[in-house]
Amino acid sequence: MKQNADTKNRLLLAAEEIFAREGYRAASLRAITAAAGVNLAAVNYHYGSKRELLEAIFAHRLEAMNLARVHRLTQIRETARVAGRPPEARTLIAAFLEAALDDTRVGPGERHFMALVMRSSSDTDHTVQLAFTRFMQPTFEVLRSAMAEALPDLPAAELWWRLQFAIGAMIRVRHLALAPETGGDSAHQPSGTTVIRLLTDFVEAGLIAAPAPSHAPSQGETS
Amino acid sequence: MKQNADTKNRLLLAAEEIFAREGYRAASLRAITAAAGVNLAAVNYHYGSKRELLEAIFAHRLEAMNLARVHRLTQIRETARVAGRPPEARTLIAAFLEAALDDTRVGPGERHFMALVMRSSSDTDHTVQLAFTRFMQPTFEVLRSAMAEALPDLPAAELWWRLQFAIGAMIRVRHLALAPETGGDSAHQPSGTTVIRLLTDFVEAGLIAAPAPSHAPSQGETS
DNA sequence: GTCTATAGATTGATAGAC
DNA sequence: GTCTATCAATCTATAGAC
Repeated sequence: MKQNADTKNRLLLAAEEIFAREGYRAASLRAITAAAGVNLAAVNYHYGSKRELLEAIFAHRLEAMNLARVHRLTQIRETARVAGRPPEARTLIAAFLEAALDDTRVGPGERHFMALVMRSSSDTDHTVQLAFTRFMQPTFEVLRSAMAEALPDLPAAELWWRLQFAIGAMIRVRHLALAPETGGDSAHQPSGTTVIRLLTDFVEAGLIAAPAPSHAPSQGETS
Repeated sequence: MKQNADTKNRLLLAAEEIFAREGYRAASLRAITAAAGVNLAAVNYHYGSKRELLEAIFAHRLEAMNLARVHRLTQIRETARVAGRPPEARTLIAAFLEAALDDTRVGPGERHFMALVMRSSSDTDHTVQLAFTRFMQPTFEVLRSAMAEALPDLPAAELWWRLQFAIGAMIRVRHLALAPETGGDSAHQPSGTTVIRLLTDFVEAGLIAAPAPSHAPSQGETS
């Protein structure tokens, strides 16, 4: 009975590491239970199935991390509101990117989870996509609405896409960190915080760029 | 000797569509052969293995598409060189993004292949990563060196990362197109060419942003 | 709660008839 | 070259002893 929590938790930690490294589909329950040092049958006993194990991982980390991120964004918003000015786009995007990419801010367990979140964001497996969307969407919505305050002149559809571009760039950073050989050249490895700064510069410039209408529109396909 | 080419080619076309949609690992040879309308054993007869089938797909499309992209980038470079000015960053990135995202520019067969390339770029399977890197790296290198001419003041490491950010944003567009439910909201679906324009605006702004070291004012690199 | 053993399904790959 | 039939490996999940 006491061993319950221990085994159940070791399983959770091992699973988020292996899911993150190999992907949901490629990760076998045998590899997970072996890494956790528990019996193969323990997964189904404690969680019911492989899918429910994945969902339990998301549910476990969701509250602490997501609420922290939302809290920080809300805080930035409030500070700006009492100062009578809109929040700054750079401050918002920096907070978001650091929360997602800066491993020094989170514990070692959460590090594996962040890698899992990034990997899941581009996973084509339906099970992963559903779990991920349920997890990420509320946070994205908070970022989107705060950024809409910071950039009031940007049309909503354009803001939505630019944030997706930013998320894509963020995911790419995680992907390169997990699979350096994909980048082709391993010479470009500055510290993590340096990359975050480079990414923040890049994304900020893209977000605050003048809305598209400035140059000749090819077609009137607007929304 | 006669049915050979037909079966072998139908297999190739069906495989790149299913690999693109379900991922290399999740795609079974049974699903591929069924879609191609050929026998299960045909894969191993014509290609030897599932891995070699994937590699054959890359090798098949590589030449035509990659050379076309390289040719276009080289053309832009040459035009700028004879005019005695550096190529424009926007022209280069627009050519690269359009070649990767504009389905109207390629045949229906190549459309599936482009989706496969995008999907493979973030696949964690080692087999996929190796095949993809071998395919993409030469093209990336041409883009990188051309962009280095367009942005001579940008440090090499910073340019490398900014191009990776751009590629991440590009991949995200493909991913959202393949799995709209991940975006959460399906209301943001302008035409493909409009998204390409939005992405080009975003990436251009990020690429030409002032280098990070100091919060330096604008750099006068164009014209 | 943890273990062994195995069911039941699916996979990539192959042998051999035609 | 194409087919049927099947092997051997792998997987998730479960039953039952302890």
